[in-house]
Amino acid sequence: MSGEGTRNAKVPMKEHFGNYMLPIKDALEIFSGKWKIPIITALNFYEKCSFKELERIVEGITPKMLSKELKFLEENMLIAREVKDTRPVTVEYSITEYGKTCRSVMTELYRWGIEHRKKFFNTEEAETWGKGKC
Amino acid sequence: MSGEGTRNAKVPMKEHFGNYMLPIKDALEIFSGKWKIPIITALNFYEKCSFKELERIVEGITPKMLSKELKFLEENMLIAREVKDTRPVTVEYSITEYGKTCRSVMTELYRWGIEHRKKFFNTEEAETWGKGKC
DNA sequence: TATAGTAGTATACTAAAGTATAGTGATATG
DNA sequence: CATATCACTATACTTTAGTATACTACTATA
Repeated sequence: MSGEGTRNAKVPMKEHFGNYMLPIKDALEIFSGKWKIPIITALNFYEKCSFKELERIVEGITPKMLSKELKFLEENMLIAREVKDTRPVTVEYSITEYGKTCRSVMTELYRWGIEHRKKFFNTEEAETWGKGKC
Repeated sequence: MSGEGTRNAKVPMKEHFGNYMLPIKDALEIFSGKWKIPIITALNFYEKCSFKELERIVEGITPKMLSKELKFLEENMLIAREVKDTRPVTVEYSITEYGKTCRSVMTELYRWGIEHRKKFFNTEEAETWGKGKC
């Protein structure tokens, strides 16, 4: 990255930058919006959850949004949905192996968020949990 | 993370999860939307850019959105704005030291996006640039 | 029989995000 | 003098994201 950042380099930078942005844009499509990352994070944390549990864990989400985002995440193979033969019927949402690959992204966001919090709120409170491992 | 993911642990999980989500939500507030990450990535790549250059580099952005997002990023100290005494006047936007800390996040998104692309489009094309270093 | 819990869906709405298009005021260039 | 570049701003609009509220169908429990 550093040193390549001038516009007079031999190879057109725009091409390099485009190549770099392309997968980032792919990732953003998956993670965009208010709820996808919280849901993925929750399922990475708890491994398995029912619909109602997710409704409680992901604070503030409405059933409509939860339902919609779960469908999206299932289509993208990040989570799995299994209807359990219980009474009343429960549905188990679980993180897939593929979904677990998101952990590296969440961890980076977590680390960055910790530092941001230190910088802007001048507090280390948030550091009490996890220390960015996970 | 693994092994702690049961709801029967001694300490209420919700509290743990909340502590984990808090900085992630902080980070999401900064990175949310269609344009912030592309702009930050561009300035991390080129180090310095004028308004017009950014308009060209960040493909598809309108001057209104660019202006709005640049203001936001400046307020959050990720970028700096300097009016140059040239004719016509140019404005130099540059990444700050703090803005450079975002690179770890972008790099993770890049890596994840590469793998996602492999999985979903079955192509390794995107791997031609950078190999996730940067 | 009333109440509560399961997993959602339906409808209507608001608010935010983003787009499209044009224009400003300064200065320089042909 | 006409045109172009710079850094934006203004206005109006559309689209999407998200909210609020109510409801369905099923089963269990008091």
